[in-house]
Formats: sequence, structure tokens, C-alpha cells
Amino acid sequence: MKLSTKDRIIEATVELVNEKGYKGATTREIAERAGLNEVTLFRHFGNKKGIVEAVIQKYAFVDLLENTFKDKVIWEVEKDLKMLVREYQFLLEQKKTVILLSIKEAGEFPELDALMKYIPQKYIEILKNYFEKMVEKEKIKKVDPTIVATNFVFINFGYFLMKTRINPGEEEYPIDNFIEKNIEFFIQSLQ
Amino acid sequence: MKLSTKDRIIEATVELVNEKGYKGATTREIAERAGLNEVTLFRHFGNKKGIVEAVIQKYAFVDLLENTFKDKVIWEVEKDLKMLVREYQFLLEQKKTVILLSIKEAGEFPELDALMKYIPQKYIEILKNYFEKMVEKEKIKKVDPTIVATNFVFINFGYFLMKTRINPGEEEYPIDNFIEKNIEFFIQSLQ
DNA sequence: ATTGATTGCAAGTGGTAACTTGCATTATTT
DNA sequence: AAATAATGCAAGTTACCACTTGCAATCAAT
Repeated sequence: MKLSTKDRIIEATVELVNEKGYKGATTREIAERAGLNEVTLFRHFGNKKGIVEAVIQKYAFVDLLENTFKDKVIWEVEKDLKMLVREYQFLLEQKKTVILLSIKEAGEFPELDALMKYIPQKYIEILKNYFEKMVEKEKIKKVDPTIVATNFVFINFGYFLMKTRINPGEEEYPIDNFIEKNIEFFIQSLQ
Repeated sequence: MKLSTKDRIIEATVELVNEKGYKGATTREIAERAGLNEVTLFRHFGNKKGIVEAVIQKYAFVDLLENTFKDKVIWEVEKDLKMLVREYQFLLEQKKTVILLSIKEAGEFPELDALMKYIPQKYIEILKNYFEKMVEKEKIKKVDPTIVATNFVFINFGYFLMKTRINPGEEEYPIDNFIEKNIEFFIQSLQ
């Protein structure tokens, strides 16, 4: 199935901006990669910023983590947390473009700054509620839910960045390994 | 005390590159901020890349963490780890410029990519040795030193990025809070 | 005080990037 | 088949940026 012209432009922009940053990605090259004439970009999105804003629009949907959560949680720490790691890493991977963009071009796109604040906050909040209930249910030790939640997010975010920016390419930290070792250790500290 | 011309240029470059990225920081503006004529930059460093390489040279010294470590460790988990968090966060703060630069301009400066790989690896290695010895001394539980070390680094790196890029400005996560809550929880999982 | 190096000033060069315009061509719709 | 819209092509405009050059002014060391 073919992509629409707009989508071709958006995809090409995502790729190039990831490779070279906002300023490094020229409209000419975007057009080239999309297999289109440069003018077409402008006719669709007005200007370069307009293209990137369309990219953001597309990738910055408020996510479904909350629903995923309600559907998949079975109130068993180990299984739940392992599932959540996968979901979160998947979500980060999906949003990699905009996450890296927001780091690279901080300030340039205010919507992004807001989003980057929102994602971890939301995630911490969801986890906080989860740990609270688990404490109530006496399924885990009596811990401070907020602390546990932030640590969990820090570990996840640290892992994500380590593998995408610090050690890209190398497969030293495959996710299964991460879950079986690092997350498992984390889980043990809750029991 | 006055800075030398070269240092003024380097400092101005650090500031502007942090604000606007490598491509966004124009030589004109660097000169302006350094209170110098634009030509002077080129006479000193040849070209723009040369300036940034001087910045890297200055900030990318292989660090003293290893020595700090030998000097300050007293083989008490809680005190040691709290001390190490401060040292590591201080180190990250010092190198913030090059860390962010390496994220922003990945690929543009190969030395940086190497450094960004080296810093966490080195840190994990040092910590691994520390935890190994602590297990031997029976001061902490029998844990996998490597796992504990990576988790510790992930938490630290996650915290660092959260506060510098995701939530800049806001003082929601002051370091003392981080240590007293998050790190303390981590420490408890070792005892 | 003289000399040699450092910096400032002014003007310019070459290159490239974003964006425009007019017209021809191809798709899509009616 | 005719009309409307989407895309291509070619050429150009404007703006800015990295970098250069020649000369004057200043500063530092001898």
C-alpha cells in the first residue's frame, strides 16, 4: 500500500531529522528521500517548521498506556512489572523520534517540551497508583509508592537512553537481558 | 581575573551551543557574546569546528572518578553510595555541555561518541568492583555486582536527564531529595 | 621607544538554504 | 470527456553563514 504524499513527506522528515537534526535536514534532501519535488513540501506544509509540526502532531498522540494498563495488569508484581517494562520501552521506541527531537531542539518546539514533561509524569503517576494498591493488597512490602515509581522510571529511561544514544548499534543490552537481570533485581527489592 | 581570548571564545561557544545547538550557534553571535571580533575566532581556531573541538578538549578530560573513589570510599554502603551519587552527578553536571552536545550532534564529533560510551562503562566497572568487594566483605547481600552497578547507573543517568532536559528550571527533584528517597530505597535493597 | 604580536574594522566572497513563481504535466474527480 | 486538483520542472530571489583579506589600532615585551 502506498503512502499519501503528506505521509511520505512526514516519514522522510522523521528519518532525516533523526539523522541530522532539525537544521541539518534540508528541505531538498527531504524531498529527495520522499521521491518528490521540493516545491511539493511547501505547497503542503507552508514551510519547514510546518513539516516538523506535522511530524510532532502525528507522533505526539497522548498515549494509551493508561488503558493498556487497565487491561493487562493482573496484580502479580513480577509479571506486571515485566509487562510494563515492555510496554514502556515500546512506547519510548515509538516516540523515539519526538523524544530525541525534543532533546536536540529544546525550546524550538514548545509543544514538545510540554510532551516530554507529561510522558514521564503520567507514567510515574500510573505506577504510583499501581504500587499503592499493591501495598494495600499486601502483595509487596510497605514501600513509598512514589519513590518506587520514580526509581522504576529512572531505570527505564536510563536504559532507553543508554541503548539508543550512548551505545547505538551495539546489542550489549538487549531488552530481554535487561528485564531478566535488572528488572528482576528491582522486583526482588519489593518482596 | 580576566579570561584569555581563547577562553572567552570557548566559554561563549559552550553557552551558545548549549542554547542553540552546533548549527544554531553562529560565529557572529559567539564573537558578540565573547566581546570580540568575529575574525578573531578564525585566527585562533581556524574554523567553527575547530572551536567546538577546543571545547570538547577542555571538557572531555578523562575524569578523576577513579581516584576520588579510592580516596573517599570507607566501605559502608550507605555513606559510600550517597557520596558516589554526589560525585557522579557533579561529574555529569560538569560534563553537561559535552553530554548534551553528543546527544544533539551525534556523529558529528566522533571523539564525543567515544567519550559517551566510555563514561558510563567506566562508571559501571568501578561500581562493579566496589559491589564485588562489598559482597566479599559480607557488608551487603549476595547480589550480582554487575546488575546492581548498571541499575545504579541507570537511575543516576535517568535522574540527570530528567532534571536537565525534561524538567529544566523546575526544582521538583533537588539532589538531596533524590538521595534521601530514591537512593536510600536502592540501598535498602542491598541490605 | 621600538618592535612584534594580537585584535578590531570594513568590506567582500562563495556557498547554500528556505521559499517563490509561472507554466507544463499528470492524476483524480465529475 | 472535461474540469479540477495535485505534482513536476526550471529558474530565480533573498537571506544568512562560514570564512577571507588588507589595513589600522592597540597592547606587550624588549
